[in-house]
Amino acid sequence: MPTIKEIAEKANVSTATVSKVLNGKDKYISEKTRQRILEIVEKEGYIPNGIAKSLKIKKTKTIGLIIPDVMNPFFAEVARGAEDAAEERGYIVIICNSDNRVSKEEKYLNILQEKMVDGIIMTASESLASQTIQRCNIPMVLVDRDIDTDKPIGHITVNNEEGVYLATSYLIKKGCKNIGFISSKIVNKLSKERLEGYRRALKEHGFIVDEDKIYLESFSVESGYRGASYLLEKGDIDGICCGNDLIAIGAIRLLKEKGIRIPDQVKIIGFDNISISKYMDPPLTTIAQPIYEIGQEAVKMLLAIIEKKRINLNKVFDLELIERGSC
Amino acid sequence: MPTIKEIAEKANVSTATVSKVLNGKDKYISEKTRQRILEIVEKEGYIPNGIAKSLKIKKTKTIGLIIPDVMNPFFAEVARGAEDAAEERGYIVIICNSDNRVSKEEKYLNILQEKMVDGIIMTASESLASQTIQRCNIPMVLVDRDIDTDKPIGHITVNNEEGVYLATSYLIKKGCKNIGFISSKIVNKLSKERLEGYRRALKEHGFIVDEDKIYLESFSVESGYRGASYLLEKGDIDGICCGNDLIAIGAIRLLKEKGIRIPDQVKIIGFDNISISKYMDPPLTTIAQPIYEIGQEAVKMLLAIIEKKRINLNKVFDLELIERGSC
DNA sequence: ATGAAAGCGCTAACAG
DNA sequence: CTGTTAGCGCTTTCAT
Repeated sequence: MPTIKEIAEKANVSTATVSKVLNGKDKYISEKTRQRILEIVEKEGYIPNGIAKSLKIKKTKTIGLIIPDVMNPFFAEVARGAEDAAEERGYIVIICNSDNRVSKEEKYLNILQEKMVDGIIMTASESLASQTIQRCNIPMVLVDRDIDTDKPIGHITVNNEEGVYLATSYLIKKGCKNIGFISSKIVNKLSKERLEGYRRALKEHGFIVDEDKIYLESFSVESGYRGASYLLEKGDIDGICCGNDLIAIGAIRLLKEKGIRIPDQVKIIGFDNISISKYMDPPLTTIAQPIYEIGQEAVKMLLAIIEKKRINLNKVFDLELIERGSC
Repeated sequence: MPTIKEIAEKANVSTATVSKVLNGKDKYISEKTRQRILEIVEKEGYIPNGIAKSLKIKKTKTIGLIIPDVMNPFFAEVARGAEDAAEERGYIVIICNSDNRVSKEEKYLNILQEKMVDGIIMTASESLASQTIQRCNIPMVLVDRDIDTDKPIGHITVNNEEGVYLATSYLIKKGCKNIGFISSKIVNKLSKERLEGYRRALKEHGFIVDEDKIYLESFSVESGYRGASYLLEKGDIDGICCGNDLIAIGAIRLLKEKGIRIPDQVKIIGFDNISISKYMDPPLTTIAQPIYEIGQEAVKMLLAIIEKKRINLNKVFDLELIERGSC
């Protein structure tokens, strides 16, 4: 691997000159030497050492993305949106799967700081919040999480309470009288808000909230499956509001195994609108988040913070009810 | 951000000493100074500058992963397997989405070299092969692709021909007489082999291959949908062998929209066994690849190459027929 | 229009 | 047991 020094020698110029033409700061470089340098760079197959450059300029053009799991279609889409936006702007992204575990979040936060990433996008578990985020001096934006801090951290969210309120209300409008709720345990604002949306919808429409019709586990297909099974045992159910699409997929599976027709006997509604949802049978009615855009916006906001632009650090995306076949 | 120099000053030692205790090369350092240094490191919240370290030791503990698209469940799982294996070994991974486009593959290959990654894992489009890979001097392993080269590049594959042969034979065994095939255009060895498996199965079981029953587009849900529509127009069909699960999902959707019962009227089989497959209705019968393991093995093999261990550069994983409800 | 030289923060001989 | 020193490969200021 040739270095800038070798290129400089072969071109009979200084490394400074080579550096200048390589970085387009060549207004004062004669066209002749510019050409000569470029030729040699080409011939030698010279690739600049970005590590050395980063050390010097204190920028790595790299951002870290900490998410629970890329295999979760929601986060895969966030990741894709982020990566596309990053790529457009000359950044690359390091991906870290935390499994929602604080220990892994902290470990990665540390590694990313060592790697001198220019910024971090993360879906942080609430418990991490106050502790570690405080003493992390890298620009950061939180996706899908809302954490109070005095640091200038970006937040990208949706109105979860409103979304589930909408979902539950839709079920009611469709004639459901016994609506169950399957979601995650209350581990953060998001899960709390989604549950509250369900409660409020029921109350506002004159129903009483039956705690037995609430099953809280995690945002996974398996939880949806178990939750539906639980709800069926607890009594009559004609509608299930699911904390996310994965849960809805699991619930649909259980219902089908029990020979229950959807949406005739039980109506189902999800949340997120992950890309696979429309291919379910029946196609999943759901509250859509603009997932890909959220990923994009996360890097846009992050780069704005990095560039010290004065921007609004809170972006709340709109939700939209997508009517399909499951209710 | 304190540097090692500041830590050294506060501890009244040289940077060399600090470096040694920080890197565990402290057998000759007195316990007393070791403790003192550690205390100051802790108190100052010192985080080593990994970029400076990398520049010095010429290792970044970073690997690049170039895949077509993280939103594709297959590659999301490969990515997860790779990330987990990397994390275990102290490496982090940079993720790059190529959309199967040579221009993006080349761009990323270049960026990753500048970033001085220690190795690259990629699902390269065949056309990239000879050109760029040749002049890339970084250890590399190819996943899901098989490219001839004299470079010591790792290859991780499955027997695609055999897999589709198995799938098609299974359809025949289940009584299908008119089996269509939906897959990707022949852009690489993988797509060619999958088509050949279909052809061979038909021939060996005494059927003639009707070119009209072959629809080649891409490995996507949309292709599956269009392919099934095409096949239906072309005449009677009682079985469809799909080049991958995504295609199968699209085909199932079209069939259902047309009111065709699966597997009664048409049987469907996929390839890959992506995690969502078992939640389809009917659950998808498919040829399973050990996707997560493939991702893991990719980094294991890559690290072996990096460490110049003498290993077998070709790993072919076994396929397995998963019988579920779609045929 | 070009170059000399300092230095980014770290590691690793080598010396003592 | 600890320190000195010479870089790693690049950018950038200041001279010329």
